[in-house]
Amino acid sequence: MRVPPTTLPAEPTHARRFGKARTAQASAVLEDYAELIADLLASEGEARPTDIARRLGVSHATAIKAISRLKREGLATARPYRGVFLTEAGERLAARVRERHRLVVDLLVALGVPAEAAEQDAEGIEHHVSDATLAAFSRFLKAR
Amino acid sequence: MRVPPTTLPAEPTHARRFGKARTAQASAVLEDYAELIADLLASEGEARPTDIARRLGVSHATAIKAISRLKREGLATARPYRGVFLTEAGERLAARVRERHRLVVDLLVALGVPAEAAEQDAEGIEHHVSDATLAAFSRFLKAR
DNA sequence: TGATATTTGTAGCCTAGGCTACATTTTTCG
DNA sequence: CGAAAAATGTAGCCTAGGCTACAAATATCA
Repeated sequence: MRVPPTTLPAEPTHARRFGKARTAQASAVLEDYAELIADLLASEGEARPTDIARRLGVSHATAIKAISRLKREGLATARPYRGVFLTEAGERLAARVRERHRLVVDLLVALGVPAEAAEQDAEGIEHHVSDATLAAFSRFLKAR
Repeated sequence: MRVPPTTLPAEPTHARRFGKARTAQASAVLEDYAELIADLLASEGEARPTDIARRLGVSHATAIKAISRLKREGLATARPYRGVFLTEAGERLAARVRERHRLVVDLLVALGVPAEAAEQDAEGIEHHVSDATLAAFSRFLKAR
């Protein structure tokens, strides 16, 4: 059964949506790293690759490669054997990620999701929440 | 400032959550493909790699490689130049993904997210929603 | 039919994000 | 101090998911 191509829209219907989702996810890991580094700097006074790796459950080699990407993106700096630091851009990113994470968790909990599952799901969900959706979450939480 | 390692928990605090999110995302793309193939089979009677690629906004080579992964995972079959078909497992996956997608979109809309943004965000969010969270979404939608 | 279009498939390259294994540097402590 | 332990960095390998370029098969139509 061969259908003439005209029955399929020339404009890629899903493309815009899917494309967005893909590239968004590319930076998801860096967002996690930035957030964790900020946490460690606040709570421990320093963020060492080994601690970062342990907290994320990856090998230290993996963490170091990710840190290299952070540096390349201008989000972090590091002095060998002296830990990792965030640039201003990195701090801003971390703050935004933390705030967004909190909001997503709060929303899930408000909807009746058990705290444990809420934390876990938020980790994956938060990277795909647009500003519009975030605003809606915020309004909903305030309104109730 | 070197802090004794004992101040950091031996158990990787974030590891469980992050690890889950990562491997979950590995199958996200295959879920998208399965859903789209089911759509095409229903609406067009066949699912050809070229149409799949156009709808997803990727090159046909990329689509073909993803289809190979689907076959390897036992989710799809394909006869050269005769399109792609879903196995029973593939059909089940597609049905689950479609249902989940609808639920996520409905929830976002119910929370006041504009339809356009809801569709877009759902594409990324849906792959990270656990059964517990899905159930909560469902309850919330019914209750209002 | 036969030339042209389209579709499909293959090959090779890239980056991200994982890993292990090994080498090096720094810190700790007897 | 100097040896052992810990942390760091490097090299090399893997898969997923993208891409372009080229080759081959199939459809279309003059």
